[in-house]
Amino acid sequence: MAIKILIVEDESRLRKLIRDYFSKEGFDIFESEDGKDALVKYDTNHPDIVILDIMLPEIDGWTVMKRIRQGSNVPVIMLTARSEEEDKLFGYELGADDYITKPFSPKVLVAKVKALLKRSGKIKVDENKIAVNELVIDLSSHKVILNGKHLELSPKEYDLLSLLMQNKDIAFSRDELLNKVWGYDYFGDARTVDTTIKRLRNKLENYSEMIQTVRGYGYRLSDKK
Amino acid sequence: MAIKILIVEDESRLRKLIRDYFSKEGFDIFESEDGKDALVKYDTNHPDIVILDIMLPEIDGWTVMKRIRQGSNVPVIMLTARSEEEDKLFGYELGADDYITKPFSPKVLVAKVKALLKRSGKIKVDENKIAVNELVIDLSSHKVILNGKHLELSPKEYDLLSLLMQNKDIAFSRDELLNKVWGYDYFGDARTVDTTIKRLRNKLENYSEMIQTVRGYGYRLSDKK
DNA sequence: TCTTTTATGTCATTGAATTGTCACATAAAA
DNA sequence: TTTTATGTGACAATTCAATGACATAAAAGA
Repeated sequence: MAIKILIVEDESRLRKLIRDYFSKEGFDIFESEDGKDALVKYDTNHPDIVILDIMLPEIDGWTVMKRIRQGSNVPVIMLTARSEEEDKLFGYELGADDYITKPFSPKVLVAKVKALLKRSGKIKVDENKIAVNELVIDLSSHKVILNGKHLELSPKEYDLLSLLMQNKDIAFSRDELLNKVWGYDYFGDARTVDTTIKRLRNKLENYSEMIQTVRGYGYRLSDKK
Repeated sequence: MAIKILIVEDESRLRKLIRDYFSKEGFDIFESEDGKDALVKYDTNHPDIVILDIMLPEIDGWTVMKRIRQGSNVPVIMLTARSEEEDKLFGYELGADDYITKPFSPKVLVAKVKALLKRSGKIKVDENKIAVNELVIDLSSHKVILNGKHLELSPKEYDLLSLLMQNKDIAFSRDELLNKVWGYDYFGDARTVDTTIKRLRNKLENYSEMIQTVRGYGYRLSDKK
């Protein structure tokens, strides 16, 4: 049950920073760099929470806010460069749930988002997540998120990745993997592991190097360098 | 599993000293001698902890600290020549996690680093590492680190080095090595050992003397003198 | 049920890394 | 100086992992 977050921010560096933080928390991320696109993404993806910059090209944050509020009560956090009180008041009137003034600490932003989600009952307590770099596995929901995007894994791929992530930096021999993933009574080619690793790496795209080959032995998952 | 540490210090003697101490602890080490390079190294390598001198060429430690803090909460320990209280206060405001005043004992620095890492949950307790000088082998991840840098070993090289490191200062005859590394049923030239030793020594570069020849017998791994 | 899609295992091929052997150089011991 | 042991470079044989193709099995859908 990955939580969907829409990040609306035109400055790409900042957007990327925010994305990185939330991707590590296992959020499913959607991004827009202008207000028009934001509304489209909002309508199509129904995020659980929106982070919205005020200064935007095309349509400004206020207008986006108003439009969103016409049909929904989704929590919205506004980003503003100015810290003037009047802005805040105006925003709250329009229905913003919280505020953060640039420059801000990404940790504070994450905390605010979590607080809002808790208030709206979206966050479950029993989540069981493991993150390695931008790769997050949620053991309770069996979901894997890479860089804010949901990864579609087959059962074997999931089991294998799950084992490796739960044992980051531990090298497993092919036989160990066969035992732990395929089952102790599996009798088959150890090369089967290779094939599943190959398919996993394909899905990990440019994070594929996280699964490292230990020649003459097996595989290991480690941080991307 | 190897913890990444970024050491930012312009005085090369001191940097080397720090490096040696942390390499013995099995850290993965990155070094910078000025603030500009430090920021680049920080962004590319995502260290788990940063040791940061205040007086630096190009960009000073304060500025580096501020930049780092814009996007991350990584633990930072600052090195300062002066011990004035105001410096410390200023540093803490910027988000430094700890302080150490020159001249300092490297042991104290290592202790502080470990404490911070424990606090941030980076250190695991049951790591399976053996260190001899600046050479560290991590048996669970099958990684070998020399002087903070990852060593790329072939399977035979790894097995051989692993045996020698687990039995530091014990001399093995060629036949024993053949048995223990190549397998009890291996029948081949005992000189094969020599070749693998040669390849290992090459990779150990100026630490090659750690593998000592026991004339008329075999080999032994000991401290570099 | 039958069909279609997806997941999985096997296998052959390819290219690269590893390894063992040998010949010769060098060093140590006799 | 001779003998013996070890270091080293080159080469060929071997092993190994990656990959693509295919066949079968399982699941989903009609």
